[in-house]
Amino acid sequence: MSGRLSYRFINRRFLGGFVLGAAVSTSSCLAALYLYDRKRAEPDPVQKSPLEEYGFPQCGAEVRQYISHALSYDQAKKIPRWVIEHLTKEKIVGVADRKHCRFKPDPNIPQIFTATNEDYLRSGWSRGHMAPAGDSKLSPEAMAETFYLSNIVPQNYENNAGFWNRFEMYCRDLTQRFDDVWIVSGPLTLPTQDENGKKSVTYQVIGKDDVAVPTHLYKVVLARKKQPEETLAQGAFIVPNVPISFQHQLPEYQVPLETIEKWSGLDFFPQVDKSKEVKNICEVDTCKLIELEEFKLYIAGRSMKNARNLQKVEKIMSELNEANIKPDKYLLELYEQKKKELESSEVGAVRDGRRG
DNA sequence: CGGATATGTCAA
DNA sequence: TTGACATATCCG
Repeated sequence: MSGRLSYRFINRRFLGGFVLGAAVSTSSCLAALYLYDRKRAEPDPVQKSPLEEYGFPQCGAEVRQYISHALSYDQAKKIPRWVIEHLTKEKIVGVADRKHCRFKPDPNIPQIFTATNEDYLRSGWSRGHMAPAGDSKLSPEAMAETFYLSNIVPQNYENNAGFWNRFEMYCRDLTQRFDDVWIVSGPLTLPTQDENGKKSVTYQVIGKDDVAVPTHLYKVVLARKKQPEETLAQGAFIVPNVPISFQHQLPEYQVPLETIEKWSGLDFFPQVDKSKEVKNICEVDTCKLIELEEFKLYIAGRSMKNARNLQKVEKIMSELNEANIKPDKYLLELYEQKKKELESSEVGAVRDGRRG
């Protein structure tokens, strides 16, 4: 790469009016510079964003800049090649709500190359985020962008809501113990072996756009903390795109980073100083995913917050009881609070004749 | 948290 | 009449 170009310049002066995630290929950078009579690329006066501190995955393809994540898109497969995000504990709290978000084709990608919602409708596959919506609570705009289909792959329902969800929760939790966390996520289509020992790559495609269904998903995690001593830890994981029960834990899916580099053709975090020691994240940290009981308590808590009538509230509690799960203090507090809230509002509703 | 789906509203 | 968008309800 011959001198870094100013993303900020391009976004504001040339592509301004687009969402911040405007396509920034080398050629469009040069075109912009020409239009504004700047013959040479100037060194970027803006400090490197945390997102690119250790470099984007290198694959020679287009790089797109987002508010909170960047991605490379596989036009033939209609899914991302990789998505990179930078997390801190400040970024995962906020008011952005996925209830206000909708999946939609990425307006920055030409129509013939993009997937559509119809491709996924009744396909048997869910729309699985690579950069999770839950990682963008701070910015409603950023969260909305995670719902662009350029950030989505066809994913098994149970995998998405279960193991992958737990994996994402663990990644967010890493920000409690590390100052910075970088995560690259993406799909893989791996070969399988037939009875004669012959290997082939086959994968389903869905919808009129033939959106590729990955056989596996990967995450490469890089975490850094400064105290008590400067530590850089890394983990690479390949997860099959099938249901995975709560009995399974993250280390079962850990692989050498080279394995994902081989299958994906990518060089991850190219600017990490390899002369310094990079530790195995499962040795420095727990790599422990949430258990079934804790998970169900969490889900119950979310349902409790959204409950709209007393019947629903009681149903949540009785279902936990049937599952032999004892409500924790947090849920009990929510329960009492919600009951009071609903009782008063239902009394008010009857008084005002809003209910039968 | 992660999803799907059914139905209603409103404007072109 | 259709499509874009919001709301309500469901499940893991």
